[in-house]
Amino acid sequence: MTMISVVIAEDQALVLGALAALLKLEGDLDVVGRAANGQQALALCESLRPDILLTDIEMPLMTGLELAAALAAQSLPTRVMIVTTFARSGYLRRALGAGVRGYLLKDAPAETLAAAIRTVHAGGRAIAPELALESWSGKEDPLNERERQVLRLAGEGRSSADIARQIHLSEGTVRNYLSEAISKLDAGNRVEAFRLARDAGWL
Amino acid sequence: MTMISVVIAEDQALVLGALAALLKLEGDLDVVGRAANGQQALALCESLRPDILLTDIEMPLMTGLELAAALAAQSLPTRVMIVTTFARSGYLRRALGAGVRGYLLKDAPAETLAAAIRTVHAGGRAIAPELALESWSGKEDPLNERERQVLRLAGEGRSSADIARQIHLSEGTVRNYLSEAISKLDAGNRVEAFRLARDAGWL
DNA sequence: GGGGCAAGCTGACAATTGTCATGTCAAAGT
DNA sequence: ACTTTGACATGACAATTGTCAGCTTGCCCC
Repeated sequence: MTMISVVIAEDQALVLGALAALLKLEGDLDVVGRAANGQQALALCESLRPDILLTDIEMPLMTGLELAAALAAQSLPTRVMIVTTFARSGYLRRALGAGVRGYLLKDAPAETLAAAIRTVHAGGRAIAPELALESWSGKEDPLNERERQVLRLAGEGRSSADIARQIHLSEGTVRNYLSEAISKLDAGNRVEAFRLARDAGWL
Repeated sequence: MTMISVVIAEDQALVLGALAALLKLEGDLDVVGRAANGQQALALCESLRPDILLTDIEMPLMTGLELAAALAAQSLPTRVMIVTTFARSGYLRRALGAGVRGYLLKDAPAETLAAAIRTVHAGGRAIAPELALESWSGKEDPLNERERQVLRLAGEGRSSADIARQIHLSEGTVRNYLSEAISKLDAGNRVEAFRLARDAGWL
């Protein structure tokens, strides 16, 4: 019996440990490494060459999506699976774009995890069913980089003047971008626009 | 050797399963029940009378804090421990007020969990060290109920007029509450005020 | 060289937001 | 009875925000 080697990346240590314990119950899975952030995970994958990388998205230093892209760029043999809280179609889209093989939600039943790992190891894909459909129906990200940037800052409570200073644009321009974003997202103000964009996974 | 019986409440099924697996590795812990929300957890504690309830805070139907209060109100023998992502001093304060015996963060190392459970079972307390100090130094919630309510809605992107309609106040009054909240929290605008309040655990 | 085009800026205007001072009213203290 | 207090309201004002049209610049492409 060949073991499937797995590296797990997850910034919440308790969850990381718990996931490892969960996988250890399976006879055919071997947790060979653990990382608390994206950079560690990248290093581990480069040195250990595991069959599977199981990674969260929102982590310090490097997100799971950036990590997936980095691994794809150097064509490592490791297959990447995302395990996240967020059912944001923008995340899934980006993940698929980065060649990810699995995208599971943390509120899937625990048994599905091992099954999904085996599926992916065997060459298949494992996408959370509630997202699989929505994925292509969901809209494309309409924001450009400036709009995204400005919206992120606005969402943190910074004023237009503040934002302008911080990214070296005039205040009017900042207001223009914000206005554009608001209208593209069909929102009523910056706060709503921010929430819509964030919840869609576009930030 | 007496087993310590534990019920776990956590809305993310995968994490729930993983935590159960983690505890199963410990010889002296017995996971006798699992709940996906606060109400289920309450029912389980009433029927199973476990030694320990391990619960998340943010869950559907009933939060972990409400759950703790409900258990305290009927003086069940079960000792409650919170395990959460959020290092919000307001949460900890409320938890302690509800007689909770443990408050751990999900980014604590996995080994601490079992140790903390034993400590609590033996009659002690287990508070995440990064919070233990801050707990009393942290400020008291300065907001009154109206301010909280208005701030929550503002944080969702609703306009003052919108909020006024929704809670049947005049727009001026809404602005007044918002203004009060902003100044109490020493923020520059509603968005910042919202974030500060939320991050302190006051919403 | 000229046309199209995207990134930025500006100025003007209306709407919304934040601040204040002041007023009413009912409940709670004294 | 007489404050005090808290909840809610008003109106006025300044600052910020959202919308729009038009201007400049540099870049690419033919």
